[in-house]
Amino acid sequence: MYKPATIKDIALALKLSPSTVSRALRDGYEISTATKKVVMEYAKKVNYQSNPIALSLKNRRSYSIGIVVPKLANSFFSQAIAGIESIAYERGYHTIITQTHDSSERELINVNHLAQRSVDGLLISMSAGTSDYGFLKQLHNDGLPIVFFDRIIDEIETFKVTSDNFSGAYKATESLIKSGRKKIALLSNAPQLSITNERLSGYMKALADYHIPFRAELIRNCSKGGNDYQEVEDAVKDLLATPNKPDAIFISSDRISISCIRALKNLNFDPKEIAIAGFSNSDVVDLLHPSLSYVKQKSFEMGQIAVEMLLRLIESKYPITEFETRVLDTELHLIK
Amino acid sequence: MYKPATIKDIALALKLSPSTVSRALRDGYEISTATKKVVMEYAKKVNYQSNPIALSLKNRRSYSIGIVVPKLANSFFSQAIAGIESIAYERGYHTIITQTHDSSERELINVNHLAQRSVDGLLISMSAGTSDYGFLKQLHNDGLPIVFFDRIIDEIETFKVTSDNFSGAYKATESLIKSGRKKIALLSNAPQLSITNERLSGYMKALADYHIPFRAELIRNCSKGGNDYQEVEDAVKDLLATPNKPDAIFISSDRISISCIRALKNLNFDPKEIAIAGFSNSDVVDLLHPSLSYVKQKSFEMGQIAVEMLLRLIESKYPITEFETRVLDTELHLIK
DNA sequence: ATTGCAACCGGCAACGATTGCGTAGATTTT
DNA sequence: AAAATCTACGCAATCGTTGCCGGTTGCAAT
Repeated sequence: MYKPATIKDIALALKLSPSTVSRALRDGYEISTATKKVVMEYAKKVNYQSNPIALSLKNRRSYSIGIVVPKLANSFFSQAIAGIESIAYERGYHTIITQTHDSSERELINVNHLAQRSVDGLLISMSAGTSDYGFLKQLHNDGLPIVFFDRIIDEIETFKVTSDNFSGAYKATESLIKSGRKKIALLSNAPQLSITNERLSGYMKALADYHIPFRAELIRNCSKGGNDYQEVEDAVKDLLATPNKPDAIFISSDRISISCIRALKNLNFDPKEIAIAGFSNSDVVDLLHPSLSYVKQKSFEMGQIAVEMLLRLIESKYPITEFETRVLDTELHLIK
Repeated sequence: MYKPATIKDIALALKLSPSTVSRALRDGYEISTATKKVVMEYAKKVNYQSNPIALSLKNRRSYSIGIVVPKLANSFFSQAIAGIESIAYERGYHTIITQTHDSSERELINVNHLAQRSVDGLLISMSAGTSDYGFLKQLHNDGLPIVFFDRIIDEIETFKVTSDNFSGAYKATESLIKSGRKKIALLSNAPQLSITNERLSGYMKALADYHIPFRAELIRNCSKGGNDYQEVEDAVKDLLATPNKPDAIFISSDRISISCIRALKNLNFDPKEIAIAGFSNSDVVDLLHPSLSYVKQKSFEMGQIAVEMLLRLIESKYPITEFETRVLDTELHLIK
């Protein structure tokens, strides 16, 4: 059984009381230098480390923050996590990472687990399937600091950070138009998500600005968000079978972009016949074939900003009532 | 301040003692059904959930397991984690995921953090930079259950699971030979890693079996393991500038495979001139260009097996002294 | 009427660390 | 010499939960 040394062990060994040992280790003013020296040395000898569990129980602080994302395999999220960690470690916090696989049940379980493990705060990007935010509202009302990033929600008032999805979608759609395409389809993510609607708006605005009629039959929702390849392939096949079929597709999600490329390849479509542009933070997107222009989000920065907001909430002495929603711009990468 | 209901709160409200409430909630035999009912109902009303921190402190069990991997952005690891979670959740355990970015300092910090947060056990795939295993030996000797996966080490006796890297490398090299290549270079990972050497051996054996002379000047180590693109590009450039230059490259690591493809593209090499094959678990490897044949590891299964081994260690009543090292076979995917 | 025995519930201690308060003994002050 | 001050430490409570021991009923058997 794993059993590290405790303060009691030290106290017993040195014939002191636990209180004295504790104060000596924390360099308390009321302890003689002689005693301090003895305690410090013995502590180092037995490799004493304070038990964070006991401290959490007593102080209701754990110096750890919980991260909840839909999928680690999604580059955007693993990059954002790297950004979070870069700041968190610097400020003395640990991170506990969990993924939901876009399931709201798993999300509920993970969030509760983190809250009860007494993380000091929560960074969360919502799952596609979640429509009931009651559990989050509850925790937030009970005083748990929460910051939303990327997939944010309106229902809870707190700090949030996301991308300028509207302008990202606009730019991508515009690039397709400028390359001479006029029949531009939209392959979209789960409609519950904030980002889905913002990207849809950007797409529609671009069409409108360039006087291209909006055609509802060129819109396809992949409610499983690219986690299910078949759903995407069916959508693509379906799109390309419509009368007056599209000559371009704008894809409003990372995973769906990849699946769409695979579908076009599997269906043996000529890359020249159909142009594609989509959101993606994959680090190999420039090596994919067929290639696509892509909108890249500032994932790392978003993670950094999110955790800074969270630490502001956590470390604030007085309740914060003024919140901010940061919106980061996106980068369009044109291929060809 | 976030403050959920406790047993004491319930006891106070119902004018019972904490012990009674505790037993009622756990359906103890010595509590009347009437009391149980009252307690259960009130508990549900105030949304009581037992405090895992307090339980961890008391029971020295947390029903959570720590995961330490080099990089979440590496598909192999995110897949393995998915495998781990699939079993862990089923068995009532939570997972705490941390990444080291192949830094041994971060590894040390993360492992200690997990050990002290009293995880019940540890699943670890070693960082490229680590050569001193003292901290792990210490924890292992103190009784912390540890299982190694993928990047295993010899220095600690416990359960381990890894891939048949020798045969994977053999098959990949053989495929290059069979496609007519004779001057096959090797782009290799950090030499401290177990998998690096096994893959090197497989490569050499294939050369020997097909009577192709081994040429030391065709071997390049990327000790930063593909985390540094420039290192890989330099190695590739260097390889292709050697006299009697290679007509194929076998790449013995996931991230380096990607970087190598990018390097070949950036250096404008004709894909027909130089064939490549490498280890990769990327889910988009079939869409990459230039394309490569790839060896895929059973990452998900490896995660599942690792966590099953760990749970065996954790839940065993008596110390286990007979250990096993599972070796999973690999799949070769040929691209033409 | 006394004993036995369930059934039912409460008090205390402990897990590890911290902290307000108390105090013994030494030193200084008046 | 008596009182005040200071130094250096111990005691006990706390965080939430549970194991162990004890105690109080009510009821049946003797």
